[in-house]
Amino acid sequence: MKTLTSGEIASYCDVNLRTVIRWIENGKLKGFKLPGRGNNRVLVEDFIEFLERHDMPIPDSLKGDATPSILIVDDEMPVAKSIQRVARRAGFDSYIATGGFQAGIMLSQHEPKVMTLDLSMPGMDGYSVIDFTREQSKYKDLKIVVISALDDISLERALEIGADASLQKPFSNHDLTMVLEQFMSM
Amino acid sequence: MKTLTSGEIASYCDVNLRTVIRWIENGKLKGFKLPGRGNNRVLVEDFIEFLERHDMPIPDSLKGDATPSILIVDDEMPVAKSIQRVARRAGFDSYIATGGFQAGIMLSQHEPKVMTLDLSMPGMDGYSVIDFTREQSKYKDLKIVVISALDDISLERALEIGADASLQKPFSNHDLTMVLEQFMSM
DNA sequence: TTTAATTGTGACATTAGTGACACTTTAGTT
DNA sequence: AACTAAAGTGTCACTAATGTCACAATTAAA
Repeated sequence: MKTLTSGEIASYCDVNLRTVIRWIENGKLKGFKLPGRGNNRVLVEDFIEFLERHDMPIPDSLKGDATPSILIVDDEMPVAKSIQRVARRAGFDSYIATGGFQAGIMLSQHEPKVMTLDLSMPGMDGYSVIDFTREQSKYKDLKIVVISALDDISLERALEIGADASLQKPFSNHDLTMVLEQFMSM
Repeated sequence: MKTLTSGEIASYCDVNLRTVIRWIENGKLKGFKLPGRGNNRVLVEDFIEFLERHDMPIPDSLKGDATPSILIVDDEMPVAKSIQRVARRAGFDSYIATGGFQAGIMLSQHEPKVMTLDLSMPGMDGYSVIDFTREQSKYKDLKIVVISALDDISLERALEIGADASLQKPFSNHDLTMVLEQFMSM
């Protein structure tokens, strides 16, 4: 039940915030008010219905909500494939990146909901990946699942700097499934 | 998803607002209407397509939705900075990425016109970066300038798999300027 | 907590859509 | 050349939607 603020709708429609509020007041756009000062919220589905009703283009970022995906970052293809199998069995779409550069591009292009990250990829500092991602407000909702053969201390450090979960290699399919299902349903 | 009003298009085309509205009504120019009184909005991409279809000049302010930029990929910050200085002196905006992951994200986000790439970054295979980039039609116009301390053979191999130019470290500011100016003006 | 960013509001300034009509251009006809 | 018709475009006044601005209240972030 995701909602949008009046400001977000304003920027989606490339229209002034004032105008969005007037749309809602007129009943042209269905929404509701928060108890506080009456800030407006609109259900994504109502907004999409509104856009369709007026033949307005629907932003990709809203369409994408339909099929949230997982980005698997691991340089060892067999491992990546096995993660992908688990993901598929749980009903999720996924993409594999075997290098940092690919991972960056795919993250930006597919905007996945979850990224699994091998901390110990040769020549790539997993920590700095987490760091850099967390700095970007664009990816504040991205869930990062660290998967690594490193010790507990390393995994904990990853959690400290912004990872959302960690799994030690070798991981059980069950644990991975649990984590994925939890994050993908948020 | 930037849009234009009928008035903005009118002034771009140096035409009366009335006429723009008629274009939209006739279907000559694709657009949509706001819910209120039916004010017209046109996606920038649709407008550009319209201009091209009629061999009309495209205003600079619409071309790249920003000034074309350069992405500098180098793990050594001093080197990166010195490249950036050269770029700035030649009048170009630039961004620095010190890792593959950052490079991928920045490439995707900023869509630079030129990317300078250090081939010998630790733990990152420059060749696979070139390879992967060239596979994506999205970046077919991106110019890749390889900068490396490696030997001639390595540089030639980079050119073979898709780089557009190469410079051996240490490079002269003059040579770099020449290359950047050439590619940025294309 | 403190601080920064977002949001709602009212009054007012701008801009856009509409219809009717005049003007210009073009093409075809005599 | 001269005339005509048709199609496209510009003009004008009017109305309504949208944008702007400053300010206060709220919410989110640090």
